[in-house]
Amino acid sequence: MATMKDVAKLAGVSVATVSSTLSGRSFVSDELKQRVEAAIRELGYAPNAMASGLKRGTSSLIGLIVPDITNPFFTELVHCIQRRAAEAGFVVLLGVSDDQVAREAELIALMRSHRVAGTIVIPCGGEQDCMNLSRLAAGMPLVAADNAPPGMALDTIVLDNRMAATLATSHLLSLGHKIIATIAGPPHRFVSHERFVGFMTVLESKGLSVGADHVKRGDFHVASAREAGLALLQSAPRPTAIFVANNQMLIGTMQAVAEMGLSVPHDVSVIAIDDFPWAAAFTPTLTTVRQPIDALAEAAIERLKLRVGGLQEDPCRIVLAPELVIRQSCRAPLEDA
Amino acid sequence: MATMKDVAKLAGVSVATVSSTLSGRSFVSDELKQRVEAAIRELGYAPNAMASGLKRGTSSLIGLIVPDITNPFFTELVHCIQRRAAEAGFVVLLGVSDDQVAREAELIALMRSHRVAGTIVIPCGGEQDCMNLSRLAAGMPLVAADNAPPGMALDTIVLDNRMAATLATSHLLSLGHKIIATIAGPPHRFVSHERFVGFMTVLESKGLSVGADHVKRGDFHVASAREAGLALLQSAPRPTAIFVANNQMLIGTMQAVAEMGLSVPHDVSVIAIDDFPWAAAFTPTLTTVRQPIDALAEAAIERLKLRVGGLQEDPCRIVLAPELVIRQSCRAPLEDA
DNA sequence: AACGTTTAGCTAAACGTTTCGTCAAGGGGG
DNA sequence: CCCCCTTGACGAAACGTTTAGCTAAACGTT
Repeated sequence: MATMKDVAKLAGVSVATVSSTLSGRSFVSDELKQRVEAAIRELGYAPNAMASGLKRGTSSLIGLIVPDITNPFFTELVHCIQRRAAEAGFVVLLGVSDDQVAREAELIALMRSHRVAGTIVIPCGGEQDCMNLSRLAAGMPLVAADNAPPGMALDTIVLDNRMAATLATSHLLSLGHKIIATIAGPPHRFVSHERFVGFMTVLESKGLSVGADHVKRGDFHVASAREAGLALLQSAPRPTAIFVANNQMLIGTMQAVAEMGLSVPHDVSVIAIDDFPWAAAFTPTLTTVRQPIDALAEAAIERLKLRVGGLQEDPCRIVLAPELVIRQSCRAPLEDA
Repeated sequence: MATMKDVAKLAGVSVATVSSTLSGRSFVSDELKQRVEAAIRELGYAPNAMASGLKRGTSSLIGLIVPDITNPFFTELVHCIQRRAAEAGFVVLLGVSDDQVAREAELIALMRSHRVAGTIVIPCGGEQDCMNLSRLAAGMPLVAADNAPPGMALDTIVLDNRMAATLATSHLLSLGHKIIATIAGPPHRFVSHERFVGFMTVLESKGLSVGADHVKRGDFHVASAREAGLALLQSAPRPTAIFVANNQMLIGTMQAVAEMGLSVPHDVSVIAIDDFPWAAAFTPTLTTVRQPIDALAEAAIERLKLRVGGLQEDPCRIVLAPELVIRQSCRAPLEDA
């Protein structure tokens, strides 16, 4: 593959002149500029980003580490981050941690090795694991989004998970539900915990209690929620509404309802956190709490750019407000059958 | 950030020894090996992939260019490719062409600049655009998957689109449908064309014809299919079945059916190419033709590895067989109402 | 004892850029 | 007319690795 030296030789100039022509950092006469450009075209020259990065000590790469790209929430987040990164002139180096803390740590080391300008991570671990992240970053600008507990020595950008749970739960209460169950996420994760606490707090404030039978844990994936849903629907008294901690588990819950020969919202109302593109295409359309994903992406890239620029101030925490999207999957409970 | 030189100094050895220790390419005594490892830990040293890539003339990066990551077919493909790339020791540099040929070309140049070992592209353009790709790659190993017409000077891996359309159409015919409409994809794209031809061929072979009113074009996105679906359902005679060219447009079609106050499969049967994770969660569950996405990913990575390894033989074309997944969205048509 | 061989480690020259300092030529002010 | 400043171009030294080639010590053979 052609190098700058080849271009220089063909154009009859020095490599310094070629470099100046490309970077525009110093003045080159039109005459030479044209000769250089012609040579570049003729040779099909593309500058070597590794050499340039090595010399300049930076790269135009940013790392992006997500637990699982097939979860539509993450898909959308990757989409938004990649778009905004591209607008800012960065290319995204994609890492998938597959929900494994050890893999996440490896990926951070990998990003460091590639001397990315900075990295955005959606942590997959519990609080302790998250607290480790800043140490692993070891100087690389690192911004944590979504599952990031407070107190990390990093810029963090999160949803107001308690408010999201509060919106969902209050909606169910306002429809008249009294027997409400939940399918929560993995207990050690920050987002699960917050959503669960939000849920319980609202109920307690209304003097309602939740039976142990009516609290199930899933792992944020479909299958676990199907099982949890089946168990909930067979418990007595059967809940009239289920608050589900994320979108994937909402699908599992819907499957469970169908398998039991019941229907939403006739027999049971269902609501979840995290909207997704097809929530409006289901029958019934699904009521959810939407996270402002693009705002999350924007804030993450913005903070990262500041840190890449050398900003040294204390870690900041940005908390974004969720929004209730009312569709058809929740309605008033039937009178006691 | 610490360099090899720092490590060498701290360990009291030369940089060559550090390099040997890390790469294992030549013998280092246990004594020194341990001193080096201790120094690495103490300094939090991570090798500079840019420097190493520059010197060795290769990188462990591969480029991946997709039209749109939010389409679940591409999401799954990115997922599988990234997993297999990681297994092979590569990191994925993600580019999104956003269905724009010009952007796709830019991204190929970008990948080239970063001296990726090779690139996998899902072309977003028509036949002419695709034919250009090998020229743009200019020596960089490039493998095209999915929307890749024959005749490209590249390894290509595609679904047997005609067979997919044939499976779907034959299924509708076998259920007794006579008035079948289609929502096809953008005409210039290879996959659209093949799917449309497959559809028409089957019908013609059975002596059936399709009215002009019953052929609509979408752009592979939801909204276009909703409109197309509304138009189809208002045409006379109303089709008893609709063959939809991809999964996103299936969603749009379902919306159209719902808006018309009709129901699937009672009033109209619906089938599409491209399965997706939630096809089984819809009511009714959706009948689709599944592409073997992971096999596509595997073959793409495999070919890419061969080319990266320097394989010079003629371009090869791998065609994968689709599979009909029968669920609930298709059934026999009602007797004439 | 002299000689090759092996071995463990080192020196130094690349890789393809960027950029600092230099230089020659030209122009303007005194 | 001389000097200095500006301008456009260049030479060369980095950046952090890898690796070919070297050195010196240790060893085994005659």
